[in-house]
Amino acid sequence: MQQPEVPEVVVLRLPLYVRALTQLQREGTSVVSSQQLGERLQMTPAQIRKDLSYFGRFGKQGRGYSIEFLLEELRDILGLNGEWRACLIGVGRLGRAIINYTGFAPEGFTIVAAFDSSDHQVGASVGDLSVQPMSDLPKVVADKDISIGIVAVPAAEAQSVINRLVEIGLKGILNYAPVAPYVPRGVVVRNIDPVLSLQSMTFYLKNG
Amino acid sequence: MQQPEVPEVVVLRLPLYVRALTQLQREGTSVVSSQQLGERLQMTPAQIRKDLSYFGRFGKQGRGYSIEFLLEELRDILGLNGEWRACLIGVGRLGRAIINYTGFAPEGFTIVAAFDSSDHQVGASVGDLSVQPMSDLPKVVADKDISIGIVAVPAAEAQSVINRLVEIGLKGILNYAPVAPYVPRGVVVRNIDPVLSLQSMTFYLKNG
DNA sequence: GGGCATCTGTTACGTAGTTCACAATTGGTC
DNA sequence: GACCAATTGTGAACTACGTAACAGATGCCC
Repeated sequence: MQQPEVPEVVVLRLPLYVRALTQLQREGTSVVSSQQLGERLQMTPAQIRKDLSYFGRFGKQGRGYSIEFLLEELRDILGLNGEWRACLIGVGRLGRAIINYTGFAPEGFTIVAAFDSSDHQVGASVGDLSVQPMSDLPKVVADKDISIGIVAVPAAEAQSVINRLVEIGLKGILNYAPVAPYVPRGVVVRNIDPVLSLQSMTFYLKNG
Repeated sequence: MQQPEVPEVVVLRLPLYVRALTQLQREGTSVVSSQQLGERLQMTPAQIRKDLSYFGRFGKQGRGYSIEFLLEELRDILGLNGEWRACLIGVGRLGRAIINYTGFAPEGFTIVAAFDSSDHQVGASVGDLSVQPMSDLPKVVADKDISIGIVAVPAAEAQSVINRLVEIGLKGILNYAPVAPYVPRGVVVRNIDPVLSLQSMTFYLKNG
């Protein structure tokens, strides 16, 4: 199901809708208008309707959106109904924190293997995983049906680790290293970089 | 020094320039063209020149940019030459990982206090900080000249903690909780939300 | 079951962001 | 010191994104 030309900004907003709708659902609401949803998310109703219209017609005029139905559709569009398996590279302090982070599993993202290039870490237990050597990567990725690589290595090693992941065929990379990695077309990278966030924040703290 | 109307996307890119330039400098380069910098960062030279032109004229025609000079200017524009002090709210697993994260200090961001609402955590040692009760927040923020609040509490508590931080006068918030918080105009929030990143990534993994 | 208030989906419009293209300037070369 | 290759800074052209506005549904009310 290939969507024609959905702007990336729109895709970035869909998970926000999923989250807001999930919360509304937990609050016991079953129908919501673009107006109401917009108030929650600090966006205009028009934007929400426009975003959704890239994917189909999910609402009822005069009523709004059935939360249950819209949620199901959005989760389907984003591919959130299955489980996504990821491997982690780098089990230093940051890597260990990522493995122990409890926010992934409830959303269907599971870290099923951990790797490190240092002999010194290989064999160690982190969470309920045993750290494996980088040489095992291709086999484990294939065997365990892993599709996402999570990178938590030092900046200096990040690009070469990412190259490795791409080579093996992973198409999704969540990068915690403070670098702007290069990847070929067709590979999706998301960078988690609190320092960059702070460095742009200070511009506004200093001025306005 | 109030800049007139710099688009936010431009401000978000400046730290990337700082980082790339710093790296070039460490590699021993002293002059760079927008072309070369663009290759590193996967952007067009025109965009880099345009971005910089919002703040002044930093290059020499026929030569390019002096890295040392441009870095100094950018760091000044972003306010990165001083030290920024932050407090952390929430010392669960995530909060502890943030305190122990070694990436902040070298960039001039220091966490100088940690708070938690649970009596059970107050008094505990985390890194070299002692966890304080929320009631101490106003006094500590004032005394220690804290200007950034880092939020690492559960989703359900995030908005009220953020309200509290705003009330006290903090103008910058780095939010790790999986919520889209509301803040009044004049307060800058940056959200760190790996789950959202993954949820938009899967759209592309699922489709083309 | 007709009238009304509501709210969607979409087209048309406006704004913001990006790229182009070129005049102006620099430093190197002979 | 005149010419040449390189590269900036910037207005103008283009593209992408966001907002407005409205026709067309929908369900409620009496």
